Amino acid sequence: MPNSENNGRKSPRRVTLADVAREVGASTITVSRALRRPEMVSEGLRQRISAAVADLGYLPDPAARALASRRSDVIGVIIPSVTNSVFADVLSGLYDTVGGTPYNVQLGNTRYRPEIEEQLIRIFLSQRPAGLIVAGIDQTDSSRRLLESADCPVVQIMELASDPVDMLVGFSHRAAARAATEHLLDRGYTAPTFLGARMDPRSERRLQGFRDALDAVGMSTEGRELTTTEPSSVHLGGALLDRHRARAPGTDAVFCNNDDLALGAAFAAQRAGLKVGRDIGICGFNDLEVMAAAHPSITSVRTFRRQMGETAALRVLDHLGGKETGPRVVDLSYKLIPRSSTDRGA
Amino acid sequence: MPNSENNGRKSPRRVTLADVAREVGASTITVSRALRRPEMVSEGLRQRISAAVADLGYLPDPAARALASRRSDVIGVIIPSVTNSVFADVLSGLYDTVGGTPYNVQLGNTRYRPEIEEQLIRIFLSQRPAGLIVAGIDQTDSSRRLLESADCPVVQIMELASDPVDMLVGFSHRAAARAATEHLLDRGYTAPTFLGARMDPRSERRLQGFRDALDAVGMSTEGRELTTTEPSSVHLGGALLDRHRARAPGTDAVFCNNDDLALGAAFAAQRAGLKVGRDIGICGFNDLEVMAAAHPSITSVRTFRRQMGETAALRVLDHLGGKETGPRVVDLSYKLIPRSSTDRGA
DNA sequence: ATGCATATTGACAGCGCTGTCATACGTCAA
DNA sequence: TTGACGTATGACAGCGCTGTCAATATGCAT
Repeated sequence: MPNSENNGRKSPRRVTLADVAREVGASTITVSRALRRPEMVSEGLRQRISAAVADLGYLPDPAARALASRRSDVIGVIIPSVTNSVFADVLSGLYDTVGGTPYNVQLGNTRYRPEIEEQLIRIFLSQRPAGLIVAGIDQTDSSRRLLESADCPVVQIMELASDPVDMLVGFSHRAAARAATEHLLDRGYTAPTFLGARMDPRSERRLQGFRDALDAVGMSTEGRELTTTEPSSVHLGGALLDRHRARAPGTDAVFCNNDDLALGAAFAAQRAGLKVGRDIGICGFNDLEVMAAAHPSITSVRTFRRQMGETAALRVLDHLGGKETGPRVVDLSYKLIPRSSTDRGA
Repeated sequence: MPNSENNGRKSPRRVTLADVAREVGASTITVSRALRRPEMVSEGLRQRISAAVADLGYLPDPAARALASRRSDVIGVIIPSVTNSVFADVLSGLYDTVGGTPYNVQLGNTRYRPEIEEQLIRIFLSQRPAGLIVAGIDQTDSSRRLLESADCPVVQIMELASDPVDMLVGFSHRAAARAATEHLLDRGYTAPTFLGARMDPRSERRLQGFRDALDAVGMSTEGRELTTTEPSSVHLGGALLDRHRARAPGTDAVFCNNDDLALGAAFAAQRAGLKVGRDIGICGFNDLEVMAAAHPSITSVRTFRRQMGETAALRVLDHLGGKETGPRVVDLSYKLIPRSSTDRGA
């Protein structure tokens, strides 16, 4: 550790509530109140306490606080991946909203494994969290029971459902995917295929939306789905497109599980000498920033990921603040953004 | 909260060490030891304790533990951005390495603001963290003093320096950028420009490396740098290239601050009818996955971000485990990956 | 048998804070 | 004047765990 050279010198004793209390000639409990419920302490005392706090550099010990109050300042967040930029955006919204409050975000990473999710829920609950935010609605039965018995606000995010554990902020992946597929059909593509990787529950619902759209026009989905459990990547998008075109040369459009795949498909199409848009329609999902900047620009379904994080955090904070106003379920919807990659005339 | 319907029923009392102790007929301290230092407890007792723990579903209370031991299980991580995929990769390595240990990662997001970084350091220190990992070496003076006085292992990451606070895991941005620029010159480009956005301290060092390379061959950097403080994006990469080409039509290569800019530059070049590689050389930085998959593929400098997170976490864990073996400074280096975007003959 | 090191267990206090209940002191209507 | 009431403050215990020191048992050389 940094100061291991001066081992003899012990680290300075921490400044406690008692020190502040002594400084202003009040009791510790009064100082504690001045910090947490200022309105309960008289004007003059409160000011002297603030001064002493600043002066001594007092910082509350979260562990002691948690132990005494049986409530920690931790808002636990459980997501399946830290690298996936979709979750990165959600996190960004979360951190921005929780930053500046007395609460702290603590992240749990399930790596798409339900048993790890369950373990993380247990661990978080053992910390008596202020709130819990979990991605998805496909928890195991016992995870769900744990969440239901939690005595803190719980927000599920990313998806829509009629039976949330507590609160829910998300959108319908199925409807979004259906809209994207209908867009391909509207634009005159006659043989669309679903390209998917990783295939978590959300991806499965998108696939379902794709099927919905084909069903609605009486089109068979036979041979129009190519999915893999491999993690998604740009490279994989290209590989899937190549593989599918080899088997089904008639394919004139692909709806991709996510934008990485779509981008990869676009590169692969260009590499194969196809003109994206005219020869093959490509639609992604999420509308990452790169989709608009790409050449040609790539159609995608915009999702409001950052706002999802913000809203989820706000729902928790509102609950903690006693304002239980908002709705239990928030549908953030989605928005199709048509671009050159699905423009046959382009 | 989930169970607010059954308000009358109080949440089940938590299982404590005392419960386990009672169950096996031992004292709490012995149970505590069986959990933390199993070798100090006799075989038989230890097994009965494990059984009781599993049976009762005992989980230690981290707050009580932290309060009593004056040491929390938190490894604090301070980074400037959650969305930047560079840090996402580092984080992924961190989480993977810390997951499975009794420690917890807690993330602080400075949003590139030194005063927030300082505040975060203070807050983390007030938690008596098990360890601290901070991005960069450009802390304010008082931040640095705080870190130096911390009585936990501290690892600075992302960069190299001769005077780390404690430990350091990173690589030389300057050397990496110089190598990239030299590659452009080697490949026969005669008028390279540095394109940069955000320009944090690391980017400044990359710019310095660019200058080093030009200096070494007696080339002026005059008019060969276009930077902005705007946050980086793919779109911005294209905009910067367009802007620069309008002013300096002779430019035949760009070294971009990061891969997003490089990708955007590539798109913009194609849009302008240039053949990437032949008409304009493009080199990025970090070697994100998309660079290899792009069409044409884009040259970049590979950095070992995930490994940086893993190594930093390992250094902290080793320290905590008492093994103070490894070196204080780890240079993960970098690797230039030449691709089509800097191939004039392609 | 004696003394001493080692292994195993426990008693006790206290980490720094907050929940709860008690106290002191006005204020004001009756 | 009295007492009910609201406001401001404090005393006290205890949250669930661990550091420290003490106690006891065991083994072994003397």
